[in-house]
Amino acid sequence: MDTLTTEPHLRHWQRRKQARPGEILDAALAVFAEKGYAGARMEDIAIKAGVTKGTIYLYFPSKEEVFKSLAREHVGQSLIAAAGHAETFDGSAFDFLKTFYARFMDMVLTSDIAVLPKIIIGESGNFPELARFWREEVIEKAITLLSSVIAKGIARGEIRALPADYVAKLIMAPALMCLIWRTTFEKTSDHAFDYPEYLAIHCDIFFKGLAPEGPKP
Amino acid sequence: MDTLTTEPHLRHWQRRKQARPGEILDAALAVFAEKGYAGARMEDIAIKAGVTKGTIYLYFPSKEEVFKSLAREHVGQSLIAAAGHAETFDGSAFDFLKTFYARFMDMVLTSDIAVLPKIIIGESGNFPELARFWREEVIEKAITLLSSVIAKGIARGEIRALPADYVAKLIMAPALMCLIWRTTFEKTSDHAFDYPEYLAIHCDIFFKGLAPEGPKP
Amino acid sequence: MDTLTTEPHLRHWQRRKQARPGEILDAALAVFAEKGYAGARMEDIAIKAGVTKGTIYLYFPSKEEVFKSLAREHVGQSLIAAAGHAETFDGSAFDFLKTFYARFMDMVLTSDIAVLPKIIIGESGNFPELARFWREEVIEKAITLLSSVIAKGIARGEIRALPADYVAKLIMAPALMCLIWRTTFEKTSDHAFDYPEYLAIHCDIFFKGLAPEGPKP
Amino acid sequence: MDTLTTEPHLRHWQRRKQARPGEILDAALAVFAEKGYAGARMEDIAIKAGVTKGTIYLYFPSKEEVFKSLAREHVGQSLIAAAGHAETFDGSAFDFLKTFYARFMDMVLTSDIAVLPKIIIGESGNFPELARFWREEVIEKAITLLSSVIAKGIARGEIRALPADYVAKLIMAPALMCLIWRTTFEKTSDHAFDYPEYLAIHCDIFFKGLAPEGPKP
DNA sequence: AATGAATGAGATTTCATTCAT
DNA sequence: GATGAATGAAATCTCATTCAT
Repeated sequence: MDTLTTEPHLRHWQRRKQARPGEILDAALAVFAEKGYAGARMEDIAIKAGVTKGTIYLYFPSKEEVFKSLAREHVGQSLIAAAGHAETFDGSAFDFLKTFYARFMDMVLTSDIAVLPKIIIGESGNFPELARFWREEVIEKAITLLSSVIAKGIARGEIRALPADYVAKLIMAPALMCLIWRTTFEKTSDHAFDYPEYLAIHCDIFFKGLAPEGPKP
Repeated sequence: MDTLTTEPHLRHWQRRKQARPGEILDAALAVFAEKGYAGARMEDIAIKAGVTKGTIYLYFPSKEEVFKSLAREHVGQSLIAAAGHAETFDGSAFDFLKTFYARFMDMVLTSDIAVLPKIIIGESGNFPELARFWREEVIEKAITLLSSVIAKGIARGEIRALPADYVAKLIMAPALMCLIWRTTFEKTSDHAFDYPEYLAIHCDIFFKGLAPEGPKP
Repeated sequence: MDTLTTEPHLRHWQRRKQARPGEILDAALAVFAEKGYAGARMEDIAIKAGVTKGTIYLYFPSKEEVFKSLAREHVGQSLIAAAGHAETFDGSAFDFLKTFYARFMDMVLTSDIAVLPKIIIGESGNFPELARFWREEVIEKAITLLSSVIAKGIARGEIRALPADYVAKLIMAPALMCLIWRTTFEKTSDHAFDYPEYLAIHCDIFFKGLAPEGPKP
Repeated sequence: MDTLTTEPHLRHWQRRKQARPGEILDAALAVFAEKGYAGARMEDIAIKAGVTKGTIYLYFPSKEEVFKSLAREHVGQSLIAAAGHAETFDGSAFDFLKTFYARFMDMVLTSDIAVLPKIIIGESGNFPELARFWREEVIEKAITLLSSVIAKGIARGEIRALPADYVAKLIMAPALMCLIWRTTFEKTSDHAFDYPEYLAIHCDIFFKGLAPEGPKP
């Protein structure tokens, strides 16, 4: 019946068409993660995406652009997303930081996005614009966000008076280490790195170190 | 007779021959640093070393081996060297850590070695053995060293009772961030990152956070 | 429905795809014949096949494999084919041998296959597996076939009692000489080698020499 | 002194020829035998000769010339030498042939010269002059020699009236097969080829086949 | 005469990209 | 829109040859 009403070019593959770029990017992310930028072959990406090489070029003009799209694509959802509620949050600075940290680490430890910074690190020489983009759009924004929270904490007397931006970068450093450990060394290592434990200790030490001289009774 | 007493004077090209591998590795380090592993052409390395492509193959059997030699070469002098005096040191744990940290950061901030970890991060998918080697020979050794110092500090009551290895990894995290910043983002950034200031604040917060519960009134 | 009945018509380039390996092998045979294995450049083969270098690698993983395919490819049709009717033949041994010989020589003298053994001879040091393959699949089989015919001839009293396998190898020796002459010396020589005459004399002498002692007075 | 009297065209290659270490040619023969012409590296030859690459170029202007010298060098001693006593021999043709054959096969089976024809076969496409040289200087001369002996045999009634040159080539064919077997297939084969037996059978059959029609009673 | 470090042309192979179907 | 055969530029690596010592 509906075979008769066939609308010549319908739904099924149109949905695919819309989905295609996403599928390709997902595949690309996985392949870049495994082989690095140069080592990733367009054919690998195509196979993983279930299409052929030529198809990729319908959606992206070049390998480089695939890579860049990838980096841009994931920015929207990444860190920033993790911290979307900053303005409206009004608990203590430490509470906010802990929540933010937990969300961020969740992303680092479970999603494939974690490989992106790794690739950008590896390819920064070849794609300086990308490093710049990432720094400006991701890092700087995250730091700005955290800085404002920290500044608020300082104003409230929860935190010692220290340069907020450096404090923000310090708080993120162990997260970066986890990211690199997971994407670079984890698979060569036999005894597990207990990330939550590591980060809990970090918060313990760090927050304590941030507290004002507690001269209280 | 005088053939016997003839001093085995090195002819000038013999001196060169001995120097060549080092010259090539220096050139390779620079080129790898700029282009990454895959982006580095043997010809670039050759030109930078002042020789031709073929010459490199007199000393190294392949590009991969040039890279591996580089990684192995610099390990001996690197971190470990920076900490050679651990056993004999008998000041406070904090003093040792500060010294070690300063030396390490000096290396990170002034020498080209800093690009090596960066490349290893970028290429870990293609050279897992190298990631393993680096973890075992560099990271693990450094962590072990720091752990023992920290454990001593705990024993003496200078430091709170915490898992020493995690504390060691936490203390190194900002150093890693500096390394990555310098090799990846610095040149895309216009306002300077004040590394010493950053690290000073790190030590300030971190050491404070490690101190035992405030000696009550 | 009609999607199911749609004839899977080959598009023209699909037909080419199927033809390509054969075209490439033909070209390779010609180039190897002219230059030998090492002297043959992949580009030469490509040009002769009407494609570019890269195309060859769509069908064969390496130059070595092109060569091996060539050797394997032609074995099925070659000598063995020439003797397919051995089991059913029931004339005299001499008749069979003459027919076999004629077919074999026809191949040697008219087709390009003749260059294959020549190349295998030249490259046996570099491709021992290939020499082994050729010996087992071609030579040994041909000899076995001839031996059985000769043995039958001996049993029937047509041929003197002699080791059949050596007799088989002896009968092929002048054929080998023709093959080598044609592929190696013919073009440097100005006066023709009359192969059929040569082989006729061979059969004349050889068969006479094989006959049993003259049947008494 | 005589430097002043320098004779401008004093055949520098003649001086070389005098000084030329046969060691280099011996080494070259061995290496060419193992690897073929293209596969043989000048360095391999040098090492085998106990000198360095550069030294070879003091005696030979190029690899090609090493190869050609080799081919020329060994001609003097080869087949021709084996048959030097042809003119003065006055036994039966069969006796001479047997002796010649035995000497020739001895050379084929024991000396390294046997690899030369093999190489020439493999490289005839690249060195047609060499194939020509070998044909003219070795093959043709040997055939001429044998032909004259056979013609004498025919004249004496020992041998049937047949074209002497073809008979000569026929008698050499199994020798060629032995040469090729030894240099190409022997090492890939597990069960031995009994060359003397093979050749004895050859002579048995062949000489019988050459004999005039049995002078019946 | 001999050395051996250095050269550089040239070969194989890879792979991003194109385009006819 | 999708395909996949074909392309060709570029990279790695080899090795005959040169030349300062």
